[in-house]
Amino acid sequence: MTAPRPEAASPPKGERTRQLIVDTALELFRDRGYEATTMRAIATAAGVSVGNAYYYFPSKQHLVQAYYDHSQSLHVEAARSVLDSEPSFETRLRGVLTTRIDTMQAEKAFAVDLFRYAADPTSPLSPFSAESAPAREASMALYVEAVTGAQDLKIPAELREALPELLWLYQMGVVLYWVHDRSRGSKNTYALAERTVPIVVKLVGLARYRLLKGLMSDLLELVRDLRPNP
Amino acid sequence: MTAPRPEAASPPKGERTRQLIVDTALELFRDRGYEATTMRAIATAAGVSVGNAYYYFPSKQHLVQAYYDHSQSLHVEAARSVLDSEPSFETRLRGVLTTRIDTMQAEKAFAVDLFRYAADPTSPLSPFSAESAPAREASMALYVEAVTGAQDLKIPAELREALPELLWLYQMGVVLYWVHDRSRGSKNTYALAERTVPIVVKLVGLARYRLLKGLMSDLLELVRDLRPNP
DNA sequence: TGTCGTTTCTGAACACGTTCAGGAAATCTC
DNA sequence: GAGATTTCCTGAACGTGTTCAGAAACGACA
Repeated sequence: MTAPRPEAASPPKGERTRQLIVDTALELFRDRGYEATTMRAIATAAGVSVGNAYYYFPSKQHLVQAYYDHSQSLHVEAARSVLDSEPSFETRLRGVLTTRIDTMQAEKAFAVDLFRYAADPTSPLSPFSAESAPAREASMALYVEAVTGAQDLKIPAELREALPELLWLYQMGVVLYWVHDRSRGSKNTYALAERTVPIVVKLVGLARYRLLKGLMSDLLELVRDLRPNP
Repeated sequence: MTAPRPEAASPPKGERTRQLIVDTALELFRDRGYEATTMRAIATAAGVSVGNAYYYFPSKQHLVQAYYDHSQSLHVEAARSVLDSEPSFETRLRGVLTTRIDTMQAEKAFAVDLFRYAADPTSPLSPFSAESAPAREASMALYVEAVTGAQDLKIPAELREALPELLWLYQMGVVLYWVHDRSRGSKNTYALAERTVPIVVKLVGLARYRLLKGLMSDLLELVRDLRPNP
């Protein structure tokens, strides 16, 4: 009899188990929601013990970091086509924003379920936490690109520099609305995006006029001073 | 033998027990934090059974609604002196906003602990939930008063009508920052309030000029259309 | 092959929020 | 007052996320 042997060139045992657990977990999460999926159910479905899941993941919450990363990469991919082809700032901004909603809308129940943890300032899942700095940077990078690649954007240098972060915050606001939005297909959120984007673009365009220039400078100085760091 | 009788003119039995439970709970919450306080500990400290606590309160979360109300009334009281004496819109707005921070700052650890539930859209503690409609109305009422009592506010009628709600949302943003603010005594949040209030006031003042009038109308129409109701 | 050390895995046990069948006490009705 | 009804209260039990003492599998070296 030949001894049972691992597949040729397969990843090490531990890594396979880890993947098995996280894949099973995400499948159940999507199927039944986060709360309704128990650690025991995940372990059973994956054919391992609960303790084994905790050997690889410190908590149930840590299991969803994988979903975060997945969702984030979906957004990057969806926004890519817009950013690669559209020259107008307004179109680019609308594109990045609506694709963000698109990619989350597909699994809204799950995302909303998760939101409670994202909103907890002490949770590693908070978008402001140190742990999610990579995801945050990646998300902001889309707005950096939306700004730098826009060919019709004539704005002061200091605004140009701060704009991506402000737009990212704007996105956070829209997502916050989306989480509470119970309208069919979240159509209210789409309407919010469609209708605030032109306002934002106009406001940005007006920033160089005397009437608003002072206000804008104050605002930018404020953002610089009150970043979460200190 | 005379039968045991209730105190003269005392509240009905049920109401007394209810108060006993909620008072005990708040004391323990403040002492040990929300998470660390168990329902069993509350029941034991109050000298009742766990089931009894659940007879009066559907969940542990509902027990903190009392804290909400208390904090809210503290805010109303603190803002009262400003609203009763100050005629300038900017001073009134600053007063309402900073007293909101003041009253929460006293028990920041507890408030932050609670915030995770407040941020959960499905929780009764969410400021947007039906259960907290009374607290929300009371909170907004302060901004209604800040606007209607201001003697130096010359703005279009449609803005005047929507302004309190917008200012309330503005307050929510400041509170969101406060929750994440780790600076000593939350001084960054106070700085945020001090420095954004003049910007907001100026922006409101500019709303009647042609350059911004169109933008403002769009924005107000948007708010009317996308209220959480439908 | 046999023994040691590490990695991987097990499942009973813990404390938690919550539920519920039913008992005790108060209140009402006649 | 006696019985009926409503209000108030009990504590064991359930399912949850998480922990932990130890068992099993594996790899390296003799």
